[in-house]
Amino acid sequence: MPVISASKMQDRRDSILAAARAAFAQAGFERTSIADIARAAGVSDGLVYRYFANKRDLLNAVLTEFYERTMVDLDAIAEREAPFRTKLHDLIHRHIEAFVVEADACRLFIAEVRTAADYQGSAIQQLNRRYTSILVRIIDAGIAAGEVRADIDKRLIRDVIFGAVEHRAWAAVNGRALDMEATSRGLVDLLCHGLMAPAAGDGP
Amino acid sequence: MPVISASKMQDRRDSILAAARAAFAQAGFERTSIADIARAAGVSDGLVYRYFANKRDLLNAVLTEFYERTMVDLDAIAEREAPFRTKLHDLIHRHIEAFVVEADACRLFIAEVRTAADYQGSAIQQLNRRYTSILVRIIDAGIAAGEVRADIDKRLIRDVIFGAVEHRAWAAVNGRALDMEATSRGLVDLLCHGLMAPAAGDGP
DNA sequence: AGGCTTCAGTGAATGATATTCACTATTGCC
DNA sequence: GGCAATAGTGAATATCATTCACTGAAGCCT
Repeated sequence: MPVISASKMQDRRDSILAAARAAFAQAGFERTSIADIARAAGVSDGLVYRYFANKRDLLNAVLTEFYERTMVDLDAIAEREAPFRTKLHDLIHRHIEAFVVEADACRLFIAEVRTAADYQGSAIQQLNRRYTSILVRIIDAGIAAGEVRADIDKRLIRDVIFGAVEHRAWAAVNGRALDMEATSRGLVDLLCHGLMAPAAGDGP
Repeated sequence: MPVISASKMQDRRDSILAAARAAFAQAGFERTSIADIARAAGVSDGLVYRYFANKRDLLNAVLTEFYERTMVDLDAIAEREAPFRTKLHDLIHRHIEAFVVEADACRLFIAEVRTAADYQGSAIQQLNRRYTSILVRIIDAGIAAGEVRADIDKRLIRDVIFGAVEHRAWAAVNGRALDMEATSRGLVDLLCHGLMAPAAGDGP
């Protein structure tokens, strides 16, 4: 026999979550206190703990929302019928876009969540796995179509792409400009053709 | 007129630093208290603040030591007379080795320092710049020798290599096995030749 | 209607712990 | 032997995350 309806409880949860998202984005995780979040949501400190296990769980909830939103787009890119190179480009481009458009969420994930002691095996790590596995699907399709060398290490490609974008996009997260199109094109070109000068006699 | 000699002060500083390094490595930054470090070094809490401005400054000092130690090797690799591909491989290999051998320092840098609000423009960032610029020297030499395409984006290469190794080596930092040689070879090969299947008619 | 049970909601108390600061001890110099 | 100067101390302070004993409103039963 709940004292208030399920939808009222959902509203409460949503308003606490929204307050947390705004506060974390504005001041970062460490420098946001539960008291700040509770005040912004118009509730008492204690109530936050009825809806979320602890401060970190609140952060996880903020990021879960972000992941699920972004993955919809990546899935659409992977499922489309298109050449490998196009799909690779579009996935990279959309991934970079996430860093630019949702810089706060990306910063929180990189700085606070991924390095946490309990990240390994967590629900957020599962989401991250699903996110990065979309790229592996694209590579598999490329190999199946004969566009991609069959002997490449798919996990290495994955680490190269996500690692490179993360390094490059950290500038954007910190407020500097980033040319999304130049970066995604450059990365696709480098990956596809490598950086060696053509030996004499190569090419048409 | 110092009360104790400069070398005694250096010893004090060293013993606090050593205690901090051990404690941070064992328990991480957050879960190490100044009281822990002071106890391990055999001094009072307050004395730590005479030698280091604050807890974060202590962490920076631990990592500065690490950087200066590791950069000696990378510099030696870059200065050697050798083909581009050899130098690239050796730099990557030594960089991965740092993640394996000094996993604690790498974890601290990635989790606590690089994402800190005051990292941009800090002395540690200067060190990181010097570290990554060693790779750029190698690329420049490769271009000068005609081994590397002159039209590549050097900063992109840098982000690809350090980003990829970081992603890949995070497993090692968290205690899982990592084949250093396979990883460095695989990355060099991918970078040099790309991942596209040779079109019909390519090759000898 | 009136009493009863169950939770949502509260906010003061608790426990850690970084940092400060008023004080003490020691050293080298005159 | 006395006196600067400063190394060294550790209790006090401030700031949170988290807990928990309590309050009050909503539905249920008689």
